[in-house]
Amino acid sequence: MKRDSDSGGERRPSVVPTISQVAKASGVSRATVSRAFSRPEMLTEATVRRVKEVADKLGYVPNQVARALSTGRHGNVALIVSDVANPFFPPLIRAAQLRADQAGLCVFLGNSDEDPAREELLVGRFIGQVEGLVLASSRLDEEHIRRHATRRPLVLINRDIEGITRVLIDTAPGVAAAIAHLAELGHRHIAYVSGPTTSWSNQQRRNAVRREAEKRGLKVIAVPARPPSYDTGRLAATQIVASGVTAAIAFDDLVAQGLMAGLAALDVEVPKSFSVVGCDDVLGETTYPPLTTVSARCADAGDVAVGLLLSQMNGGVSGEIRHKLNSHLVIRASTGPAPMKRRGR
Amino acid sequence: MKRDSDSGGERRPSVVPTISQVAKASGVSRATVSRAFSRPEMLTEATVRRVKEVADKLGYVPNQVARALSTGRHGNVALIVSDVANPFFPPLIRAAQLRADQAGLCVFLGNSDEDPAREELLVGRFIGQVEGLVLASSRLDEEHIRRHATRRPLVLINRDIEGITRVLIDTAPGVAAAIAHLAELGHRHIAYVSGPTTSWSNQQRRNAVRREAEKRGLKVIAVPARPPSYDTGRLAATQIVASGVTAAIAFDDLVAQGLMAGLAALDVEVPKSFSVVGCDDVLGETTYPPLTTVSARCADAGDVAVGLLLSQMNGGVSGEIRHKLNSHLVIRASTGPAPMKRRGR
DNA sequence: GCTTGACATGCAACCGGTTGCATTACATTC
DNA sequence: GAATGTAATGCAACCGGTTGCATGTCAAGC
Repeated sequence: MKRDSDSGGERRPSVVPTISQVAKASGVSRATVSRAFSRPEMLTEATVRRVKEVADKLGYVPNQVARALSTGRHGNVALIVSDVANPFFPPLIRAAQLRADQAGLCVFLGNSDEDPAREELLVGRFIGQVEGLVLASSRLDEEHIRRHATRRPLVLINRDIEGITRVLIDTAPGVAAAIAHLAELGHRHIAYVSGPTTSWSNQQRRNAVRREAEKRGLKVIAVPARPPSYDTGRLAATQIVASGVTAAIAFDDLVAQGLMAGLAALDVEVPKSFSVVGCDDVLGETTYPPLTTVSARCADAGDVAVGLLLSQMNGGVSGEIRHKLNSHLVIRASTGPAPMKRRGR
Repeated sequence: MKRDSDSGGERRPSVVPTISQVAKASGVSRATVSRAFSRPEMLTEATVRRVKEVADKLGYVPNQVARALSTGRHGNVALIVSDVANPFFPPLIRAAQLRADQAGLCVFLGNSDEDPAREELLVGRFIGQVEGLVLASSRLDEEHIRRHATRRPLVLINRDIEGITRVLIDTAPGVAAAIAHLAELGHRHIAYVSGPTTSWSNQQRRNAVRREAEKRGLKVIAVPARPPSYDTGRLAATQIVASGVTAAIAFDDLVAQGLMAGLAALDVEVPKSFSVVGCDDVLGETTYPPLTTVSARCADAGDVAVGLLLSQMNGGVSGEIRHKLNSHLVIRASTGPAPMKRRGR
């Protein structure tokens, strides 16, 4: 093998210097150069200074890959999400990155597209070169996840598997508040616009809706919006209006926004003749009308997940961790009193 | 060094098998195992089958890091963006990923937060373990970018540096159409709500606005929204209304959306008494009123950039590449005739 | 039946670092 | 001044693959 002797023939010193070259140039052994970078406290100050000077002049930077091979520490983590383009994820990704960054780690990002096979493929590609992984809204089955967890530290977001560290955005309290809010406004018949069946969040929200509605004597129907998106939310509008309900709670904000667009197209006014509640609070006040939604600080989930991963990587695994993040209802302008004409069927 | 002898003490064969173990178990040399995976055509079909069977049983997967060390091919690329949470980027990231995925590459994602120093740090961390990088909306100065480009194949998005492969979303035609559109509607005095000064896109848009406005005899003022976001857009509303203009073109959709919110708060109706045009078309029809905007298929930029990177990595560098992506105006409902009372000052 | 060549496989060096252990140099103590 | 201890550095093996070259095998060709 012969590498970049001069790939193109224009760059002169384009060859990246190695530890041996620095060693020769500064008259010490390779071990000393290595130590000058990774454990300087073992060396004389003078030696460290001298080596680093030479290294600087040569433009030497320790090769991460070589280092990873011999130490087993790669300095990388992987984050896999189900859909980068869903507004729920960007803030989460950003927060996760920030946290990883502070720890000097690089992050691989994977996009599973809601497809378990694709997710499995990504894990396979990442796992050999990372020290840990975060799976957000994983669509993998439990067995696979458990297997990966034996190979590397692994943290789940919004997936509840016993024995595996996980951070869960607990939207139940927010959803309960939403139901209470709607009940107070006089709604007696509502719809839950549901997301992916394999989604833990969806199951959790759907159950919370059922439970709270029952407690208050409301009737609930479920209408699917799959995969969850603006478009599927919009398309669900017809069915929802036809069902005679006066309010809907959507799986997430995107679906809620789509639903509002669909309602507008059917000349149903929000909140005058229909109320809509979202979930996640990632669209803030940017919808029209501003969306009443269950707020769950999703950025925190990314931050916490990486934090837990770090502590797990550093061996500080103190038993099972199931970190819950709270939620609450934010009332804006997409909910209002139930329309009279519809009341009582 | 002694690794994962049994981290936890529950999993038995949790040690990841190496090429040597597979070699021993299947009675061939390490070289043969290596070839069974990387160059099977050199071996007998029977040998390949046998080796792979054993490997499967043992759960062997070639170690990417070790492979990278000896071949120099890492199978990774890096994508650095200025702000993951800006809706312009997620579709771009998604498309870039998809393309990289098809080529079997893993992608590192970096978030520079609009900060050159941070961006430089990220490049430094990535460059040793990737075969190429894509810098989207880079805030690095030209010198740094050139230096990195000598070390690795590098593709820029929305940054125009001679001699470096770049893909540019050319919003000038769309902006020109927007100005024409506004002029036809009777607007004579408009504002450009500008983004980051170091942004190539911003310079390009600002210039296009100036040029076209001049051509049609419109007056233009510039109002900053920095960094570009919903909030800075909203805050710019007051100043814009006070200036007496009847329409505004915003640096991007997010700023436009914020501006509309700010106008609503001031009881200025869009489009009745004020017209707003966005840029990027990443919010689609999800704003209220649906936003008239300069559409630029930003996802394509990600796809094309990775495509160019791939061909550059494979040595097919055929001179300088400056790939332009077109744009056009999408007229929705945030623009309308100039209000009478304001006409002529 | 021996030469020739093609093909399959093995040997061993190498990629660029890290690290346990040995060695050396130097200061301290008696 | 020799013995002892300690701190700084070097030696060489190792991480887990890849690959140029040598070797071995077998069939075709003369």
